[in-house]
Amino acid sequence: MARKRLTREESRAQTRERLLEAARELFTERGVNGSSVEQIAERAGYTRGAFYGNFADKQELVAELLEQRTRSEVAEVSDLQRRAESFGDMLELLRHWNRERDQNLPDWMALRLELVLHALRNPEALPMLAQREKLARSSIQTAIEQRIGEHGALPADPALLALIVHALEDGLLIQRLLFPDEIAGDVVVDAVDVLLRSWRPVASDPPD
Amino acid sequence: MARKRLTREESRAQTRERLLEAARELFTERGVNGSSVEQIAERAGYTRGAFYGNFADKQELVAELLEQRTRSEVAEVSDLQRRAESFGDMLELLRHWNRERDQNLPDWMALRLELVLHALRNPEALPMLAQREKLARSSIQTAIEQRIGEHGALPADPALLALIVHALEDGLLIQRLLFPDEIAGDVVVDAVDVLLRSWRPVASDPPD
DNA sequence: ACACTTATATACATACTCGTATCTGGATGC
DNA sequence: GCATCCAGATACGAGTATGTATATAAGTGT
Repeated sequence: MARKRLTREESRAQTRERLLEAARELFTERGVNGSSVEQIAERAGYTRGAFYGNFADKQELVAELLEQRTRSEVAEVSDLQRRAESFGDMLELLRHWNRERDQNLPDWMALRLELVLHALRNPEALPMLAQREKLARSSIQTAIEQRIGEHGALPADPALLALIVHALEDGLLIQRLLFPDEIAGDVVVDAVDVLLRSWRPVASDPPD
Repeated sequence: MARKRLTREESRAQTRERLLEAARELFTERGVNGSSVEQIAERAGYTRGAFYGNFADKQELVAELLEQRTRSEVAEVSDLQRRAESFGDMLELLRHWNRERDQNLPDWMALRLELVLHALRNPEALPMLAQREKLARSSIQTAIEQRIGEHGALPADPALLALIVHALEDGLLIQRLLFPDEIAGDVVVDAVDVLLRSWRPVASDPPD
């Protein structure tokens, strides 16, 4: 095991990253307000000194966490959108992606809700969150218009339909959190499937 | 202003209620973890002594808050279900009810999310929350089956359809929180309307 | 009106949290 | 190999939170 010797910059970056990771875990377990700076530093394997060397305060770390997460999710959505060629493709990719996330659903969702609440109380963080939502929504809307709308009339404004599909995800995941056994891991995809089918004009059903 | 002289029991109950109300406000504003026992007592117009005389600790108060809220929401859902005679009725009642809640949507929703997170981290509180969800879902399912299903085939298992409608509420409200201007106050009802219309078999459209 | 009960306030001990200021040892450059 | 630098540890002070133990004032029964 030839462990590379880190430069200062690298080492500093590593510390920062470890602190962020520790914060992610703790925020998930105990919430943002329930986690102290000391606990974060300790879980990352440092003391508070390291923390304050890297962040002005907890707020700043939360902001960075939100930014990181937004970035990675925006990337995921873009990727999904880019790779889906057919309508069936999209559902398949979505299913696959959901399966992976389902492994750590409580963690993923708890952190999401924490961040939503944080944004509610710190409006300056709102645009960051909004970015992800808007992209996802518009991406869904495009898909709806292209895959379904072109075959006939939609049952409502495509913007509303997209909003429905997008919002459904949060709602279903919350329900799945509350009833892990009762609700299948694939609900989200199944539900989207049902919706899109029911909106597809009966007229021309392409062979797929 | 003839202020009635309270008996001990009444006075005690009043204190308890005031503490709960203060906690509700503070939890909404700053979260459960962000509110100290002292702040709660102070906002209610007491000191910590009164608090610890009425509750063992904050956890116990949260439990009671959750219970109160569950009770009142279960009552509301039951009421809605009981009063809605026709399908149009239900949408109308729902619209009215949503309008009222929309006045304090951020507060209402923030507290709901706080409680969901609390239940996630304190599984013993989970059944309490689950109660409300189940009732709402089954109530929706009944409505779907009666108002729509009897006229023909549904596009999917009514349980799934009900779950979709129910889950949609949380999801849409979260989106509305994040985009208060962009998303109309009536989204929830509008969305439900769209869904139910799109699921209604085209065959026989009763005059209503 | 008296004793007694109890809801709430006050006082106290303990622990936690934050942010800063200072120290130190290993990395870096000459 | 010596001087410098800086990431992170340690030490500190002020503030805050929790829970308990005790005091007090108001309510209650006789």
